[in-house]
Amino acid sequence: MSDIRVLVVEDEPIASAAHAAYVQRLDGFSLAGTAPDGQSALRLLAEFSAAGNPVELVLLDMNLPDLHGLDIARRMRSSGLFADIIAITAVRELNIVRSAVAIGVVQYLIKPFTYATFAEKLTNYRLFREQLASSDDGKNKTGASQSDVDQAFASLRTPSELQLPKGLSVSTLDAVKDFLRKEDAAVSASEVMDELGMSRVTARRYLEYLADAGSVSRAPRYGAPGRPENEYRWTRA
Amino acid sequence: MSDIRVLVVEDEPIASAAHAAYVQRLDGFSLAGTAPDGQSALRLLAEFSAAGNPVELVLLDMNLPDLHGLDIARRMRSSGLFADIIAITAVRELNIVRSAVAIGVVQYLIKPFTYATFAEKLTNYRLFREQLASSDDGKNKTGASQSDVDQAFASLRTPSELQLPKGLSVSTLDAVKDFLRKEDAAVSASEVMDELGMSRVTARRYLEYLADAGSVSRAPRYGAPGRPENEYRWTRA
DNA sequence: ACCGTTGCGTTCATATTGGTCATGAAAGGT
DNA sequence: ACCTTTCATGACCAATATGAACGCAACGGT
Repeated sequence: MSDIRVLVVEDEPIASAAHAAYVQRLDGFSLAGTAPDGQSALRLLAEFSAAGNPVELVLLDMNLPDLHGLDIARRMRSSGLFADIIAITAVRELNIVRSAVAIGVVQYLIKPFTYATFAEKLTNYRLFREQLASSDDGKNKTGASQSDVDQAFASLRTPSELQLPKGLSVSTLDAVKDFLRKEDAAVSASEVMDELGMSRVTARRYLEYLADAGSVSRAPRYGAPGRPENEYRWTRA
Repeated sequence: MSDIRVLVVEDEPIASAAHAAYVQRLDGFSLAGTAPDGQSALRLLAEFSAAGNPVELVLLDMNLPDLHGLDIARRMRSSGLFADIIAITAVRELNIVRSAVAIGVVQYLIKPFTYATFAEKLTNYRLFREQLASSDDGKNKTGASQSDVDQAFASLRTPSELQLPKGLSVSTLDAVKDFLRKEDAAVSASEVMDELGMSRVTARRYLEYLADAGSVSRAPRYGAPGRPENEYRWTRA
């Protein structure tokens, strides 16, 4: 799959350069350009679109000298530019989140943010696109089902793998992830317990977390007597 | 908090009435009206908006006689109508999901769906609104943080578990439902057993549940020796 | 018409696992 | 050194698919 073309819209030069660098540093994305204000952003978007090389994602700062981010989004939609938008905003103006969602903002970044947070949001977006593409173009001629769409939307949601929930540790999580990646087939909690020497409760907790985060898929294993055993399979590239 | 005003846009009278009934049955929502095509939908939205009583959520069918759902959404945005949209579509046109997201579709429902699915999506939307309102208006003068926004987005996009009778599991039910939707012809319990690898008893239990819930029809299949076999067919619109 | 045959519907006990709680050990801060 | 916080564990109860056993309804040959 080719890279997702990104336009960075940000008036402050230092922040703009930082965002641009972030994009180039991230796999699966390529920088289409940068714009310091709303007018030039709209012009650039229109030019790329006319050249048959449209921008697919806009990192849009809400505070710009000439236009507010919401206005830019509105004008984009009015003129038939349907690039997805990740909004970047300062802490105070949270009351515009709802309007932003209605215009098609897919993610929301609050300044100041770290590279890790940035990478998480963009990666979620990429996973969303990939899941949609695979359930659509794939061999599944019968069409995708509600659960497929739900799962795609779920990967757009943040699996805060940066900030682990209480009770989980990084090293244990890495061990479980490594084991899952190594195994091609689906594994059960008991198998993880045996292989890694941890308790079943612990193994299950980490597997469950990974399932919620979207990194692994979870399905019951039928055929044997007893309560069905969940089996987990690594899905994330 | 007052109810969320909903407009139902759907050309088929039976489906329209069903969706309207669903809305009225659901806590926290009230029906603002119904529209059978795109033109009247846009007119109604404009009228409500002018009367200072705007619609906040639109249940928008994608297949309408005059305009495609995406066009309606686009015109809404162009004319300054920023109601949120839950898209309703048939299985085939999944390729428009991405465009839909860009115009601000917050949820996606695939026909045919059950009331439970419908209620889940709308409830998620309501939770999203409430979380946003509480973290904004609340005492938290320092403003909301990234995690607040993340949490709100999460409740919009996380499939919430709906209540099932004891003895049934969500994933198994999903598997059976997906299989039934994929098969156009009526299927027997034995066929479900073979295809999904579960036992005959289990398959039958889930099929019976779906039949009781009204999602599938049940009829005996004659012609072969032995006790007649029930066959199940997906019917829910 | 009758009756054996056939295969599914139905019920129940059983086998395992999922989930939760409180406990214990280790790590980190004061 | 003491207290607080964090994470893994063991033991418990609840949940859920399975298999076997029995009953039932239509078919088909006599």
